[in-house]
Amino acid sequence: MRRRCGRGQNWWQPKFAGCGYRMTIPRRAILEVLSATDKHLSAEDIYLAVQKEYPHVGLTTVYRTLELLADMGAVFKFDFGDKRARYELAEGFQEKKGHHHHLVCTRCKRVIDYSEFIDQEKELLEKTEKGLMKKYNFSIENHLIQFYGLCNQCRKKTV
Amino acid sequence: MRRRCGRGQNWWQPKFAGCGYRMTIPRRAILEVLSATDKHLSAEDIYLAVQKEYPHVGLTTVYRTLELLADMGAVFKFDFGDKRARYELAEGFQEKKGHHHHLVCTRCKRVIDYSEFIDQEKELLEKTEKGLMKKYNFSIENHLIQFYGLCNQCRKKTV
DNA sequence: CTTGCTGCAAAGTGTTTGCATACAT
DNA sequence: ATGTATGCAAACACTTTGCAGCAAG
Repeated sequence: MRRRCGRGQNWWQPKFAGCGYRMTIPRRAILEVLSATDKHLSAEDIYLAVQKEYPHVGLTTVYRTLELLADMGAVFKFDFGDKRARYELAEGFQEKKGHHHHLVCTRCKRVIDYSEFIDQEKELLEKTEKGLMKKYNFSIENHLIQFYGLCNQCRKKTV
Repeated sequence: MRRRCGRGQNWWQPKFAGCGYRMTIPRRAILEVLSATDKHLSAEDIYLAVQKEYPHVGLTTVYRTLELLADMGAVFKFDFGDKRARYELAEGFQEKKGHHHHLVCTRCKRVIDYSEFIDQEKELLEKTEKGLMKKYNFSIENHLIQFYGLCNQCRKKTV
């Protein structure tokens, strides 16, 4: 018998089992935090959020779980230049956000998600990826696109 | 009288002076190392290279100089996922490499520079940047594009 | 001379690891 | 029952900071 998987509430139970991993309370809690937010949380952010419900869960576990999820391809890990990694659920593992890229303010480190212009980008990216894979025999699995500059607020302060 | 600036041997002397900074032996040494390589050096790589010529130069100075150069826009700082920042001279401050992006192997962390397909990318990027600046009132100064996957060697080992 | 720059040592900080215990399957 | 997952504390590794002396302009 096959269990429901993919979209819907809990893709994670079967996904974990399928990989030989166990579904535990800390892991479920971390996934719930990630699912509930539309922000780019750091490990500590997640730790603090989880603590509210499950005070016994340690920061170490958060790091280990995030690494696991990243390996599974369920979360993306980002570096926005504020010295701590930031995480978000991958598309397909959450409903909140679709495919998007980031606008990073180099001054205040604020991050804006945008998904405009993504369609044209997508087309070009696919072409580029195909070309690169062929030329370098590189199997491309993912890409990162970020723009850097000054956000609205920081621009005003500059004047 | 205006001094030569930009291309040529030493853009840095006048550039530094113009910013109120001083041109010192450690700084010159660091710039020479960066100019001479086509790799993505870490602070320690640079430190070790500088040490060969100037054994008294400290790692701290390397970090401070790199930060200064990054602020000036003369070097770019990258994160390829191996826990240390990597640096390269910006276009316009070196001749070796033109505009390029990176292919990052998620297993061995090898980085390939590519500059194919850049032209079409450029066109799209400009359009995107313009749109984003307008919509978010964000002044875009730079962008980062990286592809992630497995390099030639690591693919073979996977089999 | 003035003020920025440097080296050293020490501190800082996000992240990782060792190990005994707890728990999912 | 078996082997994975956890929490705590300690270790790590890269990077930053304090400070007294040095040197570029």
